[in-house]
Amino acid sequence: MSFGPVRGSTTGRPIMVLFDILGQRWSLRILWELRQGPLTFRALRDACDGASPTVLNTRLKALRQLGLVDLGPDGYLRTADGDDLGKRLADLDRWANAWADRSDPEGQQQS
Amino acid sequence: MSFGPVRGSTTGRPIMVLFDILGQRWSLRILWELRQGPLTFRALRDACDGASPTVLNTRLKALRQLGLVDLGPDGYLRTADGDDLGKRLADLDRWANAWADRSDPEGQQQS
DNA sequence: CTTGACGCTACATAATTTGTAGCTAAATTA
DNA sequence: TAATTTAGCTACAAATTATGTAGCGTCAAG
Repeated sequence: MSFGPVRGSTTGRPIMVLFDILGQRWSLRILWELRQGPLTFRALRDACDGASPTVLNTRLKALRQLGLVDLGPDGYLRTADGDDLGKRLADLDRWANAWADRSDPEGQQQS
Repeated sequence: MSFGPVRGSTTGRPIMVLFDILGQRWSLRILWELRQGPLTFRALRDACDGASPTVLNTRLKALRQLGLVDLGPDGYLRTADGDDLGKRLADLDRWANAWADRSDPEGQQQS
């Protein structure tokens, strides 16, 4: 067991650690936006539709502590672990597209 | 394109819809806790370490609208789509365990 | 009837997020 | 060398979101 207990769970199980960080706004998005290489703080901010620097920095700190993101000379980038996790987000992207097609085969909007 | 625009993204791309809902507290957890079959509202509440009924209900509404969760005679359960997505969370669980072992091979705690 | 379990709402308090402004430091340009 | 630009990041009030507790209306069983 590692990382200690987290919000919403007393166990500190790895999946709960992940749910804790990923269940906060912008975490998933940050990992996603770093998929094609490093981005500076400001570029990342722009990529994330102008998320506030406050949260962005808070998330980046957390993601770095968890060893998923690092700050290099060209900006923020995913670590090997972060990249590994990121690949699953790519899968999720493919899944989401198929899901949307299924939910919406003729292009009508859902509320 | 479907589901319309969401928080944090103007495009309404399926992955952004997913990031929007999953990036809110308890969403991932709810999908996770429903992995072994239906749970009543109250059982789900207990499984989620006592998340407030207010958020729980808000999330359940959203997840139902997205066609990921449904309410049946035995309580809340994942739809076929929700189950499909849930399988990826099971992958994530396996990944998270390996990740924790890597980050923490001798059992020391991280902050 | 009363009891208990169900889904769910109300509402005040607390925590999180936003948006904007601006700081310090290092590199670049004039 | 002085001015400008770009970098990461902080401050802080306003707005949004979550928490915790109480309890409502419905229904089925005892």
